[in-house]
Amino acid sequence: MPLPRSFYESGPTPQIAQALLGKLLVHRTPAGTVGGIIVETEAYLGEHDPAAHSYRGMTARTRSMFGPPGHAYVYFTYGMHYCANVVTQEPGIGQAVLLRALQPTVGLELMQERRRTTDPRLLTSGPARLCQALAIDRSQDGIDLTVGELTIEEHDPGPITVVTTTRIGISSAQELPLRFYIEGNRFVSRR
DNA sequence: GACCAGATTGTCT
DNA sequence: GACAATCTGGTCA
Repeated sequence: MPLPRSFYESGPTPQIAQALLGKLLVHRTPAGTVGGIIVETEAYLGEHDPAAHSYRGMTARTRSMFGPPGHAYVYFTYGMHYCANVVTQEPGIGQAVLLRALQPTVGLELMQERRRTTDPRLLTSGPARLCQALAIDRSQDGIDLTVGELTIEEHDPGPITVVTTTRIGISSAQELPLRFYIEGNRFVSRR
């Protein structure tokens, strides 16, 4: 069962980023179904957050970040990589959670083909890696994650401990504690 | 293991 | 024209 839309506006975005840990991201494509357990996330806080793409208001690129909660915001960066976010809060707020790493569980073989490696640690341990493994690109930008081909499913990971750290790869607001990961999980992109 | 350069293009100033 | 919410493959140790 996909998480309901209400999940994505059930509290402050950093809290939702933590609550997404242990849930299951699944992409059903004609070639097969692939997915994994979310083990690492980051929160981006719109107009309150200089590191957020939405900080300076809506543009053509960031349109979906201001859209309804529970939808995807997928962007292209560094000339070759895609990264996937989940929109939170009501429309117009511009907040989202970046999905940074998965523990691959569904469709291992297809992910290995797409990633050109069999090393499970290199399959989905990074925001651009997981997009390549799951075949996520700009054609998934703005789509609803509560129904359809790409969804986040309810899942019980058992007891987990969440570690909070600073975010990776940004040049402003570097000190904010908005990155979250599952303690001890080997598929986290870096400690 | 750590560190570093190169890849490659959409987006905004 | 500068830069980017990154990854890879190289070097050196």
